[in-house]
Amino acid sequence: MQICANVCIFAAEMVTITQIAEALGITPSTVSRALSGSPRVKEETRSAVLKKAEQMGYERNIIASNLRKGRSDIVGIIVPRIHREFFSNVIGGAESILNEAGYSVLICQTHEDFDKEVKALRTLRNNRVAGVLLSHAIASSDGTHVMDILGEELPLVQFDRVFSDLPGAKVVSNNLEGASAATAHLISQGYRRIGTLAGYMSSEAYVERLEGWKAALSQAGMVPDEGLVFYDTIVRETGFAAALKALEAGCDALYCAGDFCALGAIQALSGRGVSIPKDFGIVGTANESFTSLMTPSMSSLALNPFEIGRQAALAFVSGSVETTVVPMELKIRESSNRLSYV
Amino acid sequence: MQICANVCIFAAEMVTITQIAEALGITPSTVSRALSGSPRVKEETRSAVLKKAEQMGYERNIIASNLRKGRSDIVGIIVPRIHREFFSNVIGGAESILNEAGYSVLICQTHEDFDKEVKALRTLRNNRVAGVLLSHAIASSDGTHVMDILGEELPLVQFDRVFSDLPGAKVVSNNLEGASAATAHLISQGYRRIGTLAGYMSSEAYVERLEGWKAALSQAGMVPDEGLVFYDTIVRETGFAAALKALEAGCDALYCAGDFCALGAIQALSGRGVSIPKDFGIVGTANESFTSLMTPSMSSLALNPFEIGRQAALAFVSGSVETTVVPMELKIRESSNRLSYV
DNA sequence: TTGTAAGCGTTATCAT
DNA sequence: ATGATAACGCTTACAA
Repeated sequence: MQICANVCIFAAEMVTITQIAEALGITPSTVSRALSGSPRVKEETRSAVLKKAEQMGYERNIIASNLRKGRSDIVGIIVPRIHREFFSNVIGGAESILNEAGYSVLICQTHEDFDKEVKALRTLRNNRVAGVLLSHAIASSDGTHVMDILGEELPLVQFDRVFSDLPGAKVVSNNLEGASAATAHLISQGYRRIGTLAGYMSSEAYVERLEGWKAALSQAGMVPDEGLVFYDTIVRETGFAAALKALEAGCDALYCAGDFCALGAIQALSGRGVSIPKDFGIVGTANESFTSLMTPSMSSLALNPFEIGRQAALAFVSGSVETTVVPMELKIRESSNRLSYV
Repeated sequence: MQICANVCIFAAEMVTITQIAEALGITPSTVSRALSGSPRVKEETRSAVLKKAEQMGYERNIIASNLRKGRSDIVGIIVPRIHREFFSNVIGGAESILNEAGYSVLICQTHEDFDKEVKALRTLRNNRVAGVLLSHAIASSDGTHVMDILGEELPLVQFDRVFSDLPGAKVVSNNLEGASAATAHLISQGYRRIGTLAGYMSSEAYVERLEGWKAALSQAGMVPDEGLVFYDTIVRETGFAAALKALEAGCDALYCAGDFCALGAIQALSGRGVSIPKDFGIVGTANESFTSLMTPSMSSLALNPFEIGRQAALAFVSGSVETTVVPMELKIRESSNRLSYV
């Protein structure tokens, strides 16, 4: 009884522009124009409409508006996993721009799975989103499915993991320069046989990091040894295994394309009694927050996820189709800082 | 030229049920019924429609469907910050249920800000979402704004940080029992003056954790000393400062209502040369991933965010208005493990 | 079982 | 500057 009464009182049906029009003795079209800021409305009328709308608690029915306009004010973001710090920060950066610009954000996770990525793309297109920001799943090896589903008319911005043959804006990190700087740092610390945990070559970012490793070695007059390149997923377990192999191969340092595999490497080496950084240097990639909290603290090539997200959103909002490069920054900590080691 | 051609080929206008109807020489209503699984369609007709739809690449215009039905298939999730592991895992758990049930997920962050929470609620209501899963911002001290905006008709499920006076389903952790277990553990390790970094009392979860701390002490015949309760935000900096005060007050252990303030405490104490866990015990809350990676590794009262998300989504899907309690689990690591300390 | 027709709330295109 | 009207694509009484 009580509850029913409350429902009746509070569950007010949404106010429509037609109701406002009736209340004011004008037509819905004029109300619509007034509310959407059209210049073809008398200032007097506009203020009357705005006042009435406010008073009646009007709020635009976005669904109806979207149907009429053929698109929504929602931007879809597709990421492998939102609980990875990198991606949740990208999302935060994108949101900071998109919300400001009047868009809402629909987030889809692929869990690195190709089918889930396809499903996410479909969902977004079916929701007639205004645009899609995408960082593809590892399992996606090219972008044909993206084109097939989105077509050319739906704005696409790729970030971090991009397919360069897809049209549209891209936001990437300067992986080559970053990895090169990280490797050069290891060289400058006196390490002499520097390997790399390279990651999956299905993603251009990892290919570039490997290139950076090669470039730094070559520049220092060293010959990149293919036997010191460990291709594998970049999780803790594979890092652990690869580090032991690297040790046997005579490595005294590793540039790792991810932080978690670098963590595994440190754990494997410490377990073998190898002293870090005295006997072995490690640099990871991504600057996950644990890198500064562990012992020894881990040097890491930091990405700038918030900025990547911002740039991706800005590219969408501005309609740009350029490629933006966001710089990486090498954070030198204990795991590679041999010269300051006491 | 090439590009233009591609646009013309690929940017196919979306297929509508009307087009399918025309192609089949029947009416849109029949097509609609066939596609939505109505029993009032001849099996023969249905299969013809499905085949044609498939062949023409039809996909339902969700916006039009939603307008007609007065609601969308989107569920909104409002969290303080998605890059907190806890919340991103809650979202993951909720998504696992919601996607299965045919819903998409619209995520809003409040950044702990009241105005942003209000805005998020408005956005969701204006998008006519099917329901809202909410964990309120610290800055929200009661739920009146939630009721004002959502009304009674829009399903609301609260999780983690809940206002118990709001109607609808709630999913919470057993904070009292958990904090009590954590404190009892410290007692069992032989610590004798156990304080607490209690967090903000504007959130029921923190009030309950404080109650748990008190309960464990009382049960052990100790008198909870209000002077050993440190009320403050639960970030690293405040934990750092509070730990020093606790030390001066003669504490030899702290139960911390968050992991980051516990981290600050450990750093402050280590900096003062206090040995952990020999001279001082620390237990945090949330089991953030860094807790197991740092040195000393940190004991933490683990929440179960994925399960919390699942339960919240299940409550929405099933229309339940019950309160679900998800158990916490104490993870004992070095920072409080004095008896195994060598 | 299928067709007819109205309408969800908004916006765009006319005309006035 | 405003009004009339149609349309966006779908769903659903109601009619046949």
